[in-house]
Amino acid sequence: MVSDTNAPASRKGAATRDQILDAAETAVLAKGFAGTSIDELIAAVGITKSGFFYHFKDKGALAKALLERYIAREDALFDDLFSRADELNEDPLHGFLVGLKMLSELLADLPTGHPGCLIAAYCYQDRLFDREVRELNTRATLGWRRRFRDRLDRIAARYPPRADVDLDDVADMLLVVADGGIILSKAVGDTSLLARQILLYRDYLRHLFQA
Amino acid sequence: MVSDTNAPASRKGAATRDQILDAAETAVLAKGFAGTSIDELIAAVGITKSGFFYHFKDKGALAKALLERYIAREDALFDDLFSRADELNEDPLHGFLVGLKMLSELLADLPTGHPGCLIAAYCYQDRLFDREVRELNTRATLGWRRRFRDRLDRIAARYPPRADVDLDDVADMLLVVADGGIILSKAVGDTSLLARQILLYRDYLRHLFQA
DNA sequence: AAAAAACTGTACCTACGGTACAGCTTCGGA
DNA sequence: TCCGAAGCTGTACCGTAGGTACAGTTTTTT
Repeated sequence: MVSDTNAPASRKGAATRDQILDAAETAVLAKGFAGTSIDELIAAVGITKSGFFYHFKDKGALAKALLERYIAREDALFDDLFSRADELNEDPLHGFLVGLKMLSELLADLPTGHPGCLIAAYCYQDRLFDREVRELNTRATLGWRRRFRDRLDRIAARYPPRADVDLDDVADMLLVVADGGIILSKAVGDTSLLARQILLYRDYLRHLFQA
Repeated sequence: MVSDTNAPASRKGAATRDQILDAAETAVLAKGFAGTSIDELIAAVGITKSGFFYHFKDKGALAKALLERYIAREDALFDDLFSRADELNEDPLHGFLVGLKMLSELLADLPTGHPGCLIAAYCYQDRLFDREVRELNTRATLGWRRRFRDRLDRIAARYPPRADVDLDDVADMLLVVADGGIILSKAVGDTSLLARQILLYRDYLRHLFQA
């Protein structure tokens, strides 16, 4: 039997499972979790309802798997992006600024805009999910705060910032600008808005540490 | 018969209608639109299903009325807040900074945190709504951009900013920080996070125009 | 060839959105 | 004071969706 928390081994069913998750992610970001029917997912993948319940014991297990996969992907993206930026620059401030530039360009290159942040989508529907999923959401967010906070600490050691700003808040602000930028991009139908907002955050960081 | 687009006259039914909208707003922000059942709304208000459909021809009409009311409220809030800030200060930059401080304090005083932004909630479920509702969302957002852009133009006339920042982007950033701040507040369970993010945006504005 | 994995098919249940009306009550205005 | 509109209630019914249960079948892996 396939566990509902971990991906199955390198068997064939993993491909079907991923297809279900792909269809579900797109649908959840467009219609919300409750607005996404199992019937539409199985139609998109080409399996039966029984097939769906073979992979996920209920809709809640799908929600959890979806979020777990999303978090893992974002983590991998951040790992990749900022480690590449670090290689190009040994100065921590310049490294972060380069990483943000790369992030902005990556987002600008998405032709249809960013598909959306599952963390944000789940926050606005959190009463649909159990405690476990909500905690997963919180832990991931706090993990990203720490990730960026660590970089800011390294920067602050070389470029002392003003004392009246909390570096946790500055770290949070990247996530804030990213999530808010996605929403505004969607609201006004401007696919490049998010990338420009990231650059504004980058500009703020420059001011903060180099002024 | 009551129109589904406009509020009824000053009759008694308006109170019931508002109660339905109150219950719906809370529920939609917590569970999403599709996750909110008409049955739970009528149970909360204490009417029957027929009573609900007397006020709204279908669930879509509820969605539209909900958004219209939300937009009107936010507009009124911004009108009130920044006109009061202007009275205290004739300098456009200081007036805006004071308004942002007041906004931050207002948000910090919400004991249970900000209940959520309907614009953001609708963006993440936009395929549930018809063209009309989506356009309403876009128009409101562009209206707020213009509102803040106008203030930034008046500020820029007295305090020339650097040429490489687009003032539409800076205006957008307030909405971005607000919407993103609400999400992060919810994600980490910190009711004061949003207020501090608004202050970071305020800090960025100071840097931008006074550096 | 056997066992485990990956499904299909069928049947059935409840909740929800929605439709269609007929009727009842309350309340403001002529 | 009575009339009509506003503001509901009650009943009955339909289709779709989520979910359960479980037996059977095909496909893969060992």
